[in-house]
Amino acid sequence: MVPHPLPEPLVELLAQRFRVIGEPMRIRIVDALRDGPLTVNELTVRLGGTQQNVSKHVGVLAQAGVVDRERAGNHVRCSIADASVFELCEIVCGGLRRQASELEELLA
Amino acid sequence: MVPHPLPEPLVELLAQRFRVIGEPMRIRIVDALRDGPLTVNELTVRLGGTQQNVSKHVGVLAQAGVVDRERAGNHVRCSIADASVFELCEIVCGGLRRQASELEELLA
DNA sequence: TAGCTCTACAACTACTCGGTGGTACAGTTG
DNA sequence: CAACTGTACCACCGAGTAGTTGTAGAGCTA
Repeated sequence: MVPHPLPEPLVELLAQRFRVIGEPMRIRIVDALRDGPLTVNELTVRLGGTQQNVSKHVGVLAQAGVVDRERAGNHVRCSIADASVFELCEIVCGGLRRQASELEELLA
Repeated sequence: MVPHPLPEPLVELLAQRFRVIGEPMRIRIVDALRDGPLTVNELTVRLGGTQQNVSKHVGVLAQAGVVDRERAGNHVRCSIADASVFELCEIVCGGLRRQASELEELLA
């Protein structure tokens, strides 16, 4: 599927993408949008933190194509644009589970 | 599979994991190890850069459980410990492809 | 033993980036 | 029109970290 060895520009793109979802606040935003669109204000209230900070992170996620921003009157509705983020989290969690069980087995 | 909403500690773990593979040099290391173990020196020659820097990044990857380090005489053999990294790259590349095709369609 | 190679650690510099405060702009309400 | 709300942009500060230099230690070889 993916070329090997990876060409340098693709390496940069991959790294950038992983960096985007490598921030706790952004993971929380994506997780909050999992069961439906929310406005920036609703995200701010739900996740805590300042409106500026939430808006900034939503901007980063939008530029990366992870979320979608759409003006609705005075609000901005944020929604998931690329649901593969959840797959990524699933896979990483799987790896974490494997490590945990290996550690547990080692201590048994 | 994954709890929702994500508990805060898990969010931190996920973010940390994504950060680890969010560096171009570390992606190159993992990619180089794709078709077999290599020593730190071989990685240094193949990827360019200083031995110290490669060793440092290998250390980060090893601590995260992504690669394995094993002394073999005077060398250290590095190998992939968690092959799910490649899955992650595949998924991200899939997302990139989708975006590219959408952009192409938009311009058609 | 002496000398060489391979690896890892520590300290330093420079850069990136998350969080905050201030503010501008658009839309709504009175 | 004026006042308020929701959002985004800008500048700044501080923390984290990538890359470099220097060096120590371990293993091989003569």
